[in-house]
Amino acid sequence: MIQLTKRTEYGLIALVHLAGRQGEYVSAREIGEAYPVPRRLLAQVLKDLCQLDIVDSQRGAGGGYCLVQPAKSISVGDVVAALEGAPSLTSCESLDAFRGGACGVEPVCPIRSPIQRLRGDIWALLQNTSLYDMAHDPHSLTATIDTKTA
Amino acid sequence: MIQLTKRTEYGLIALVHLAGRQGEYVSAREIGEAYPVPRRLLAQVLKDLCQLDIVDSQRGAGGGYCLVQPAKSISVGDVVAALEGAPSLTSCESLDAFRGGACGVEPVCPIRSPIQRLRGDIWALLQNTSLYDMAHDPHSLTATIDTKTA
DNA sequence: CGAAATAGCACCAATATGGTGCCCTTTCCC
DNA sequence: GGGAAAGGGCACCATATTGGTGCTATTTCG
Repeated sequence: MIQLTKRTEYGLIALVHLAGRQGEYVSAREIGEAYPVPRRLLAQVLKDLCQLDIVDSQRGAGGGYCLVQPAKSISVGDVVAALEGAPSLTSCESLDAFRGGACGVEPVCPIRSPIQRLRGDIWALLQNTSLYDMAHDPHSLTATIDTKTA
Repeated sequence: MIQLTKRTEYGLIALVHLAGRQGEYVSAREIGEAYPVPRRLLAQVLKDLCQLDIVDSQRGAGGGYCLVQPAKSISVGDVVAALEGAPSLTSCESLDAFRGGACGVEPVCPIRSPIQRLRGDIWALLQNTSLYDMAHDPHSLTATIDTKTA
């Protein structure tokens, strides 16, 4: 299924929020209050993003999370990779059954190569969109209109 | 998760197989024997693709499935849409909770618009790859080498 | 008639996902 | 020092999706 998980969704929302306050430490609480997102999950996601060096955390009162790099150097792809693992369109691309070219289908799987190209292209798209881009999307405020035709 | 389901995977394999024998009716049995794919599932997928007018079916002995359109006019996107439903990167794009712009997050969801752009771009990629392209991918036979660096 | 083949339906098992509970540790500030 | 604020860690549960199977009916060819 071509769909981001809620975790990734929440992560992106949080990161875009952080992007708007670069340099400050923002608590998960604040983010959770800004959007109707389960705080608990949000905290987990933020914690994961911290372990993966996308954000830094500060414990204790007045603490929170903070982007490690400028918003322009963090891509959606980075976030997806961090929260959902390495990308793979088909199972044979990720399963360990895939060794030396035999994904279990046959010596020559008829769709592997083109699927890999697609995966790469999709990945490139995600890599080319930064948090900065998301935060400054020109249509953010008029999205409501756009979606009616989407 | 950015990954095709097995059903879609099997569907694509089957369709590429059919693309190589355009005009003939090929049984699910034959396809199932050509690749280590559960025949039962394969048959279900083919049946679905038939109901969605991507293939035609012929019952009885000597029957099977057959592409309705030339391989060049069937895109991966068509197949994915048929087997996985309409595309949506985030849940708010597909849920019925999404009405009039309120996806439940807030009046202004910070990531909706850019996510929609991404979804559109990804979709375009899938639409621009046809079964013919997959069947004639120049690297199909050397994919083994490519994947080691992927 | 009988074999081959699709159609349809119901069902199950495994996995992923979303979400919550509980408690610990760190830090600030009074 | 103590309490509140905040992150860290773990285990757990409920649900949905997914992958897969069984069985039977129907169609068609020979």
